[in-house]
Amino acid sequence: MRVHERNYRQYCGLAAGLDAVGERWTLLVVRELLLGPRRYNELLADLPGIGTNLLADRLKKLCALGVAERFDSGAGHAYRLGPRGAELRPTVLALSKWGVGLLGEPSADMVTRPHWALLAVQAMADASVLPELCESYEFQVDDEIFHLTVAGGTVSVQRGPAAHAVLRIHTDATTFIRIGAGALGPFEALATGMLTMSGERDAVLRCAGILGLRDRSGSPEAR
Amino acid sequence: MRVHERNYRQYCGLAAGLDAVGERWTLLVVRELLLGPRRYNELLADLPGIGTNLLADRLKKLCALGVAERFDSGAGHAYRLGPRGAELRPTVLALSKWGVGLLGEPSADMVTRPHWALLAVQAMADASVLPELCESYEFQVDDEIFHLTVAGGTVSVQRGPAAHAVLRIHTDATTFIRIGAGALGPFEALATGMLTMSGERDAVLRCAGILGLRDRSGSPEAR
DNA sequence: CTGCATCCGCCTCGATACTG
DNA sequence: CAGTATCGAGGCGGATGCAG
Repeated sequence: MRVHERNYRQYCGLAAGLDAVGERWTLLVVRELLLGPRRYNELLADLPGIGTNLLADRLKKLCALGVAERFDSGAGHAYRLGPRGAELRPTVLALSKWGVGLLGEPSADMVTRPHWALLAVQAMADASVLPELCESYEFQVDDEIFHLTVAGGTVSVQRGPAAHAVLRIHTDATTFIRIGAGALGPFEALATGMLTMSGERDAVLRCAGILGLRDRSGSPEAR
Repeated sequence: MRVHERNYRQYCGLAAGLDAVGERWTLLVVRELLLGPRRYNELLADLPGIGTNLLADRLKKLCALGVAERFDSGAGHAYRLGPRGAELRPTVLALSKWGVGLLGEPSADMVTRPHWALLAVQAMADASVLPELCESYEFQVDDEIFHLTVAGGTVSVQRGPAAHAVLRIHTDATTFIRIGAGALGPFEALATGMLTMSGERDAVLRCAGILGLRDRSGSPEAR
């Protein structure tokens, strides 16, 4: 393991935060754990290119910080978010929301995981635009099912199907992120069949409003 | 310059954000620019250890992304935040707020800058705890003067003196961050003279409330 | 078979020297 | 003042090996 850890030596919250989770891959590990417990090999599979020693080092440091913690899970053990890890959610969501604007069209060598859409929805959703609204939308992205509930100007996103969804949306992970990235308009995706839905017709407008989505009027901006 | 930029190759907002500003020193450069325009040598002075080539590389990349931009400033040129840079403020504040909890007592080899306190206040301030409040507080941290204005459940932090402050606070940068880090109670700092203030006596309680500060009742936790 | 540790080549980083 | 050039050290990425 490292003997002389590299740190900024600045008495500042941001520098301390970066010393803790600013190294390469670290926040991506946190992202995975934000979406539920994960085994070591599952993390390896969803973080292609990380290298086994790096993942072990990062997990060790995250556990030492209280961001993550190891626990027994039947066969072997797994990792889940620790107390300090949950408090990283606003940071991860803020950077996700900012970074999605930099995504153009996906290139062939990029990987996508359906559960990342769960994070994307949390980052995009803002219920304050429709404070009076109170309803649920269900998403199926590849084989991942989750739902978004709006109530009293706040949103919550959870895994699994919704009890009473006014709208059910079905698409694949790449299409989903493309819409979030603005590379594809939501109604264009609907028209071309890349996205299908069932439920109340009007609800799609409210759902798009909550997610801050608008169809692009001009030409698609590839990069 | 680098030829083969290292990136995560994930179609995900967080990964894209980290590809852009996740490298070492980058977010600290953004922090400096969030507090106003800076010259190259000023950045070097406030980021000890960065190395001249690294700073040049980071600035070049930030300019290419639209996070920063170069402009003429009388004598020579300087750097300021670009359009994409302002949108990074929530991310920087979120990580600052999280990271400040990891700061213990300052060690001898750590540097502190008074203008970092400006960021710390923005990260800590939450006016929703006192939605009816409408007043200003002025801070002088070393030679840096700024003020916090609360109105209608929102806060704004700006450089310079306040027009009508109900409270004026004077301290040094290290003490200020120690209080934010929880290593020193605000009223303890006041009692020991490390922090002085003038204005309405009651306002200090409201100000501490806005900043989420509470005196520690137990023993100081050094690390 | 999962969960790492070790080893090695390469690229980023950090420091210094140097130039417009 | 504002960077560029250079070079050693170390973090990173990939392959392999080994223990529970």
